[in-house]
Amino acid sequence: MDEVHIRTRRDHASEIAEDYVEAIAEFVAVKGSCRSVDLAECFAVTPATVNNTVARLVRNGLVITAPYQPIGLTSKGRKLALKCKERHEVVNAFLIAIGVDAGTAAADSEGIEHHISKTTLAAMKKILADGWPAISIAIEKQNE
Amino acid sequence: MDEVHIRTRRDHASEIAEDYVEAIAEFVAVKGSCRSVDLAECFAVTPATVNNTVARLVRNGLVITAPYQPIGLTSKGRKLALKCKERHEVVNAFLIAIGVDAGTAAADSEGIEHHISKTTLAAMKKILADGWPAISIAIEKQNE
DNA sequence: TGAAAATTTTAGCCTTGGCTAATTTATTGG
DNA sequence: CCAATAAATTAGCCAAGGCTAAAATTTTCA
Ligand SMILES: [Mn+2]
Ligand SMILES: [Mn+2]
Ligand SMILES: [Mn+2]
Ligand SMILES: [Mn+2]
Repeated sequence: MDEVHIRTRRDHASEIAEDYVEAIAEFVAVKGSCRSVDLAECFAVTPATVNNTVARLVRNGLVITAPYQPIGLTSKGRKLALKCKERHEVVNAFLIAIGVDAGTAAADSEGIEHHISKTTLAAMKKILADGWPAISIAIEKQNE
Repeated sequence: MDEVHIRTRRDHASEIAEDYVEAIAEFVAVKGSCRSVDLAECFAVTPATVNNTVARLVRNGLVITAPYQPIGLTSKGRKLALKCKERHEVVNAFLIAIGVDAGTAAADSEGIEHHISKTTLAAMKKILADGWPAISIAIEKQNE
């Protein structure tokens, strides 16, 4: 039972990093660059908190900064951002597919995304693409 | 966009409390009482960490303790434990229903559970009971 | 251009949730 | 019954992730 909690703690440790690289990539994509204020507004934290966090991401090799300059991603950061964005979108779409309204799906998926294994992500993608498992079985039986 | 992250941070703040009350209720149910060692083993943390955390849960009115005595729940704690256990089980069952293996479902649900809103929980329960939304539509169409 | 506003950084504080090491208290077996 | 073992507590440490307040820098615009 305990490896389960170790997994969950590991997920949490990378959670903020994942949200930051995803947000930075998004700001760069839609408005050309990402500034501290953007992240502060986006996460509803103070600029001081952004500074602390960004410093840690730099230490971890995900982000590049220079004093008073925009915040950019390393190639490692971009790669992580891409993976997280895709996973986030799948989780969000899946929640909507099971009948959750868009606002709730957006809120829930923001937390859920970080705890989705490759296996569960694959299961969600499969259902989004092929429909519910039982349907396939039913169709197979029909085609017998 | 930022209320979403405020929600996620609030979920995290109560996450450990939720896991602890759930575990305490479980130990009481299956072996009559819950001791520090039980929780330390269960969460893969040191006894010192359990002590810290339990002290905070006492401050928050979820847990009762006396020195060198077993750990118990207040009625507030029991109520929370019940709610969390049910939610946890629904999430776990739902993951299995979408084709995830039991081991992965157990691991993923441990983190996911804390980020599931009432709305999403209801959607999962409905599907576990009634099947996938599209099926109902198909059946309705068949019955026309 | 130069003063005001916006942005970024720094310093210092807090809580949570981890840890180790040492001590204290309970439990158990010979 | 008491010594060894087990369990619980205490003390002191750390990093993450929040905050406020103040200082420094950059940008804007009258
Ligand atoms: Mn995300
Ligand atoms: Mn997120
Ligand atoms: Mn989480
Ligand atoms: Mn959990």
